[in-house]
Amino acid sequence: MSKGLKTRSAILSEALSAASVEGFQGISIGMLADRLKMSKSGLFAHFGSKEELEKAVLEEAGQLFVSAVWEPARHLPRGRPRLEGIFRNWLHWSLHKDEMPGGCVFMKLSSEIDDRPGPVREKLAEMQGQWQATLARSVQIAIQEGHFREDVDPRQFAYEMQGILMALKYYRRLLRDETAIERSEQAFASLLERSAARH
Amino acid sequence: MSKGLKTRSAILSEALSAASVEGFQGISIGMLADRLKMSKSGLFAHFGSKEELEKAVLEEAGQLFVSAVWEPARHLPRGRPRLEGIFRNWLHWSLHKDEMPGGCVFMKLSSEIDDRPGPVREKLAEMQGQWQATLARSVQIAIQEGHFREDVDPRQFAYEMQGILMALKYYRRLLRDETAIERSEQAFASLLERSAARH
DNA sequence: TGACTTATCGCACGACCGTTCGTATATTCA
DNA sequence: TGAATATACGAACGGTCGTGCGATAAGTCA
Repeated sequence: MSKGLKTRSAILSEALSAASVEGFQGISIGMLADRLKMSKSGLFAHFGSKEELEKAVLEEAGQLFVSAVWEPARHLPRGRPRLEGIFRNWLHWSLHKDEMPGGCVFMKLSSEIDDRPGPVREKLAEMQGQWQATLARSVQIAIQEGHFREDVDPRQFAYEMQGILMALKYYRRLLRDETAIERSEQAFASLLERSAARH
Repeated sequence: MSKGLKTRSAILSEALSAASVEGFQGISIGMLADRLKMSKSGLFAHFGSKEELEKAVLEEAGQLFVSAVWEPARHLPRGRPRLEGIFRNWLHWSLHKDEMPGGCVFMKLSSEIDDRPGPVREKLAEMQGQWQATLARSVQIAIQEGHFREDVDPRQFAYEMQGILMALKYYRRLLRDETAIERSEQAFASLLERSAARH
């Protein structure tokens, strides 16, 4: 790995960490340069524009998310066990990532740039849309496997799952309510139960 | 109403509208002054600092929220009808407020400043905490009235309700998915149903 | 109307923003 | 090792930020 790539990677990691706390509006080239003890222009040269930096941060975060949440779950048994794994990993991702001291960076950014036109917004929207589709697909499989009832709506399931995780960030980060973790587990358990096939 | 108060009110209304789209980080004194065709310093004099402006915006938004969501519902029959009214009003607030073209300003700000220490954060957290408490109290009443089962957890209900509304903003604003409205109604209906007392 | 208060303005400050450019220093590879 | 390339730097640019201040205009009321 060349020197340039190593630096680039360090920048992205620092930027991701900062963005999870302050969002894209809250990070600046100068501040990142300070933290990494390098010059603004030196750092800037790696991306050519702040927008490109933001896109690179999204890419980085996406890879981390896939390898932390999706990859470990996709090899679990099809259907309900896999869905439970996804939830477990997603919860863990929201809580314990040292790379993101401010919590899930996607939730921060989703809210921040949902009304900011441009390629960064489009990229984020596409990534998030794909994740919702992935969730729905996993639910569909659970139906096929006979774990869930036939009349369960996979996209509705994904919608409610997203809501449970978003409320987690809201309760923990804003309200500083740590019982939110159990609440989210409780909510997901109830979502599973009411989707389950009757025996 | 004196001239000063009229101007102040116009500023707050413009600031609220802008904050719902761009957040507090995205609005500036200069930009507000431009939109209102007044000078930076003239506008600034009404608040003395940007932080005070932000607090005033929160206050303004809180009053709007109470009169649009809570007030019309508190006079409905106790229990389930009142809760349904709250949900309806809250949904309507999220969708149709001309004052907030970017959607619910509290959700924007909750995510933006949840990790930004200071009095603005504390004020928002307190307001939001009170709203969750109000929701839980309404659920408690529904239990007392015999509409909901005794073992329903009011705070858990409020948690899941918050998640449903947060997912609404995420689906509509970021993913541009208008079916989110029906999804949120469906999710709330399901929340009601599984809380309902059995006959 | 005139005196007084309130509201608004123009101008300036220092700090920081993203970005450009020419130069110097490291790294890489023949 | 030496030449070529990749990386990092310092200085500067035009802008915008929040904020302070003294002067001026508008509003209010005896």
